[in-house]
This record gives sequence, C-alpha cells and structure tokens, in this order.
Amino acid sequence: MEKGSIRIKDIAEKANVSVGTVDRVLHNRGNVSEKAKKKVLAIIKELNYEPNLIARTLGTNKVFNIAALVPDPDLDLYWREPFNGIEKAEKEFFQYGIRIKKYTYNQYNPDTFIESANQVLENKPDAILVAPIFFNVSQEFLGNCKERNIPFVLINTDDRAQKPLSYIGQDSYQSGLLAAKMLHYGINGGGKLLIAHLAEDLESSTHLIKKEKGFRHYFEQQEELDDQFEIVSHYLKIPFQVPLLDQMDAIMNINPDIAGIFVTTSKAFEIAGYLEVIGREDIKLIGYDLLEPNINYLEKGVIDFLINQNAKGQGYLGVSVLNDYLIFKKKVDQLKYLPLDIISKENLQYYIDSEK
Amino acid sequence: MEKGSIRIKDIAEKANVSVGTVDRVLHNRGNVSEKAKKKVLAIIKELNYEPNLIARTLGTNKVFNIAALVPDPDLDLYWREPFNGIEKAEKEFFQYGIRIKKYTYNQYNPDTFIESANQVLENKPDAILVAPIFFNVSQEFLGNCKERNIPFVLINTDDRAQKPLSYIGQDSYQSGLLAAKMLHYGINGGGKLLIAHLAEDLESSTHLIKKEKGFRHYFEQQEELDDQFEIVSHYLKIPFQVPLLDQMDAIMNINPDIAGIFVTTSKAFEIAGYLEVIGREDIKLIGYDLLEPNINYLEKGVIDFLINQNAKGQGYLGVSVLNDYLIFKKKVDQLKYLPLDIISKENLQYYIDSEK
DNA sequence: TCAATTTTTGTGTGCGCACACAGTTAATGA
DNA sequence: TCATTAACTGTGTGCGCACACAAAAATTGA
Repeated sequence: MEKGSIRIKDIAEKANVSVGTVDRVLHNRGNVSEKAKKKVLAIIKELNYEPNLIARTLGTNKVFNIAALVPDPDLDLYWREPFNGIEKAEKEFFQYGIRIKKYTYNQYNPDTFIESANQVLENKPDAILVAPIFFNVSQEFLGNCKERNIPFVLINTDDRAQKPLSYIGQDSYQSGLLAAKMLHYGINGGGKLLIAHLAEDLESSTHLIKKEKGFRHYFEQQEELDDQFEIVSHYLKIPFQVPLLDQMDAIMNINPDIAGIFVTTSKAFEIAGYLEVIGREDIKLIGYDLLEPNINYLEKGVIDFLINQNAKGQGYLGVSVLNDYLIFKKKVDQLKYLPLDIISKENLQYYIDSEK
Repeated sequence: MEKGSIRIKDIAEKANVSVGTVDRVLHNRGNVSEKAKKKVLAIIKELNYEPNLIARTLGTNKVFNIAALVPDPDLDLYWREPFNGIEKAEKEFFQYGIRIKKYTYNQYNPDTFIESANQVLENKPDAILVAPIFFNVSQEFLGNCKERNIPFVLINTDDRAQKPLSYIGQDSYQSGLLAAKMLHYGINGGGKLLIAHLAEDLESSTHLIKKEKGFRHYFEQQEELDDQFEIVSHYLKIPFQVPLLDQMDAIMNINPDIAGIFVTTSKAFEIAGYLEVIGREDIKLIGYDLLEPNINYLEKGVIDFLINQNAKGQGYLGVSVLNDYLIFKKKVDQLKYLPLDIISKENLQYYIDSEK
C-alpha cells in the first residue's frame, strides 16, 4: 500500500541533510549553505518532488482573512448571484482556514464604496475580493491595497491596469458578438434590431458599451449582413423616470419594423413584459442572466435566449483563486473569462441544477 | 488565530470520554456502551461537528485503486475526451491516494469488453468507473461487481437498474429537444428536417433513439409546428459501406427541400463536408461534441451549432465522484446530468479553454 | 588560542484524524 | 470467591508538513 509519492524526508535522506534543511530551501528561508542548497535543489528536481498539499494545509495551521467588497445584493437582483457564489466558497474553504468577511456598498452611490473600502483596509485582511464598479473611486482603493501589499482579485469589472492577482469575469465584447449571432440566426432575411441598455448609468458602464460594440461588429464584419440589418440603440435609465411602456412605445413608433431586441443587462424581463402587453411575442428577444423573472419569460417563450454570465461562478471562482494562492501557494491565472452559456428553455434546467 | 472548528478532542472532553470512544461512535466501530454513545452523539449534534476532511485524508493513509473501463480512445475520436478527463482527474486526485488503472476495449467488439472486464475483476480494484455501452454484455459484469461489493460509477450509458453508485452523462431526450429548438429557431416558416444517425449500430444505441424521440416531440408538442415541419430520419452506417456522398445524394434527391439537418452523433463533420462539396451551406446543421473536425466546420459556419455533451467532464466527474465516496466518505448524487452546452463560433473559445 | 558570535544544521512538536493496541471495568461461571 | 472471558475505554503512533528551538559547526576577534 505504498503511496509512492516522495516526501520531504526522502529528499533529506538522499541529500544527507535533515528535513529542516530541505524545508528551508523549499521555502527560501535562508540560513542554508550554498552547497547544501544546491544538492537539495538537484534532488528535488531529480525526484520531481511535489509537495503534499493536504499535509501542507494541515501543517500550516493558519487562518486567512479575506475581505469581499461587492454591491449590496438586496439592492439589485443581479448581485445576489456573485454573493451566493462567495458564500458557497466560504463554506467549502472554511476547513482550509479561509475566513471571509463581506462588505457591501450601494452600487448607485460611490460614497458608500469609499466608506466600505476604508473599513476593509482598517481590518487589514490578508487578501481582498472586489467588484470595482466605480472606475475612478476604485483606483485609489486598489492603489492602497498595493501599497500595503494586500493581494486582490477583481470580479465583474476588469481593471487589469491595477495588476490584480487575477481578474474573473466576462468578455463583454464577445458576448455582444454572441448575442448578435443569436438574433441573426433567428431572423432570416434581415430587419431592424434594437439594442436596449436598461441601466442606471451608461457612461460609466464600460460593459454595456463593449457589448454594443461587439454586437455591431458582428454585422459590420460582412457587407451582406450590414445591408440586411439596421441597428438602433437606446438607453433606458433605471429606475425609470418615464414608464417603460411609454418609452418603448415611443421607440416602437419610430421603428415599427423591429424584429429583434438585445437587452445588454439582466433586465430583459422588463422588455419581455412590455412585449407581452403589446402582444408582440414574435419579436426575438435576447438578454442576460438567469434571474427569476428572466427565467419565467424564457419558459413562456417571450425571451428566446439568455446569455448566462455565470455571476455566481464569478464569486465562487474569485474566492477559489484566493484559496489556491494563499493556502496552496499555487500560481494563479491572471485572467479567467467565464464561459458565455447560451440558455434556452430546453437546457435551462441543467444550469439551474448546477448552480445549487 | 484560532481556527474555530470543533475537533474530535473537543467532543471527547465535553463528553468525558476519550478521543478513541468518539472515533468509535463516529465510525460505528462498535464496542461502545449505549450510554457513552448517546452522550457523544448528542454533543456531536449540539456542536454541529464536521470532520476535518484534510486531516482525515492524511490520517487514513490509504491507497485506493480504481479501474476505468472505457472504449479505446484511439479507435474513436469521441472517446478521447472522457479519457482525457479521467487522466486529468488522475493527476488531481493522486495526492489523495487515488490510483487509476485504465482498461480499454474495442467499442465495435463486445468480446473485447468481456476480456477487459475480466482483467478488471482479476485485479480486484476498490472501485470501478465504466462506460457500459454493450447493454447485454455489461449486465453480467455489473452483476459481478455487485456480488463482490465493488462500487461502480457509470458514465455515458445509463443503466441505473444496476444500481450504480452514480450515473454521469447526458440526457439524450432533452438534447434532442434542444437540437429541435435550435433548428426551429433558425428556420422561420417551417420546412423539411433530416435526422441523420451516423453510427455503427442503431439498434443498440439507445442514446440515438432517445435523441430522435426528443427531437420529434418538440415538433409534435404544438400542432402549428407539426404542420410546418416534416421530419425524416436516416441511419447511415459507419464505417460507410456506400460512400457518404452517394448516400446523401440519394436522400437529397428524395427530399430536395431539406432545410435543416440534425446529426445525432459526433460525426456532424461528415455531413458538413458533404454540404460544402455540394455548396449547400445554407442548410442548417446541428451536431454534437467539440471534436477537431467539428470545430473547423463550426468556425467556417457550415455547422451552425454544436451541442457539447462535455464528454471530458464525464470522465473527470466520474473519478471525482469516486474520490468523494472513497476518500471523503461523502454521499454522492445517484444521477448527474451534465449541462447541454450550446456552442457557436462566438462562444467556442471559452469551452475549449476550460477543457484544458 | 579560546571564548564569543555567526552561520548552518538537526530535532521535536503540533496540525486533526484513524487505527492498533494496551488497559480497565463489568459480566460470567465453577 | 476468584479466575476467565467479554465488553468497553484510553493511549500512543503515524500521516507529511511547517516552524520554533536546540545543537553543532564555522567564523571572528582579541
């Protein structure tokens, strides 16, 4: 029943030193003669030593405190998902010594971000998971983290200029392309397409801009398509100042021949509701994310497809990366795009199941 | 820096017994007085004790030998994927004490299955992962496993009547539905659809039958669709007796108005090649699995969508389940359907990346 | 040359658990 | 009543690693 794997002890014996010395070179703790170091290193290489991670986590009986700084899940359904993902990871990695403290902020108010961010820094966490949705405000915070040598992982909003340990999120441009494909495929012969940004603020939402860009590029790539399809885009501010019904009526009046709508946020259900009311369920509708109301309209057939950005996965993976880094000392990928899943009524169940 | 979690020792102290006794009740090893047992059990419940899995795997210094019995990956591209998944899991779970020995058989020859299966039994593995693609022949083997109390997990082919620890695979019926949806969505106004079974043997391929059933049901569900679409299905035996070109020509002659084709196996690239040759890339084409040649035609736009059954994931998850069962003593799900991913040119990359 | 350092190396303990074995108490029988 | 089992309970060791501390060897200085 030999386990076969090589232990520190084996290396020590082969190098005629003690396990302490091997340990020292393994962790670069110094206080090792050049001679010994070379010898140990050679043998490690020769034997292809891989540390036993199980034993390591048990041995380093350390607790790591991670701060998670994300929008308040009670203010927006979308943010419920990453939040759940973080909590799932919290349970799973507890036994490895990972402790997570969650800090939330109001996604409509940058000041609350600053406030929570300060709290995070006060508590001196060992690592940070953050969704830096306010570009300007985040800069200072992330700068502070770097100054204090606190590693951080970014989710949802890419800001790799800040050199995070890792960015986990979506490729917005590509998802725009994908949405375009799905509408194009479903609409033979061309027509008019509407991009609907249902958001609080368009300027600072680089995501949405990128999605639109990807969407448009899909059609611009081929001259033939470019002729067949016409694209209009509208920004519908949330919360609605003017009732959605009126806003959409206005749009539909000017563009009575709309054949497909691409909602760039998780608010497709709003548009779906509208289409249902005016009895235009023939218009193809694509949106994002498996929120309850979206799922309902997907099952009814009003929404044709949802692109799943796997928001829950973002939260989970974010913590997972930190766990790999802190506990297992693995090197982690600097960039992780999550799959853009295409969800229809027919394969919905699997994605709901696997989210549990 | 207290870790906070409760240890066996804590329970022992609180119950005024030794850790040995606690261990005995935890593992039902007997030799414990009713009184002590009750007390310990109560405290375990009260403290909500969760064993430290890390320490457990280190403590039970056991090696488990798993036998994986799957079709030879060199005889069919499809089976390369689960094979890779198994190897990935092999590396990952090595440190937990999992050792995997792979046995392959010729998927076109049941006798080779019997032969390999016998070898498996001879070597008395602790658990088995098997793709039981020959229904009849498998029965005896699985019966033998049960007799010898060797737990087994099934992948790819469902045979839950044999009470496996778990079945991991696809929901063929549902994937037929999904394929139908994708063709329906892409073909406005109806038309003739071809189901093409490119397989070695149709009768014993319950998968393919189920896929066809799901596909047809999609259209039968709604009277309107039933009128719009006509479905024909053909079995094209592999390896081809008559050149595919001729077979397809014959089919196309009888059904010149085919608007979409659903290939129920991973051989969509064959049909794609045909469509390319006859210059009928307008015909919608749906197939399965991310094989190299399929991917090529997907990128060219000849294949519109591929349904990814995540074959690699089947292999990986199979081992993972066994690991959970043997090492961590977790209870495992008896059934795990993998997501039916819809792959188009635009989101292909993410699935290829994550397969690495 | 020899004590005082400094550098290098070795040893021991703990992490939480599993399990073998020794030790204790209770039940049994003649 | 006391040996003989049987039923139960406690102790000790190891898993592979990290890390503190003790020990030894090499270097320094007067």
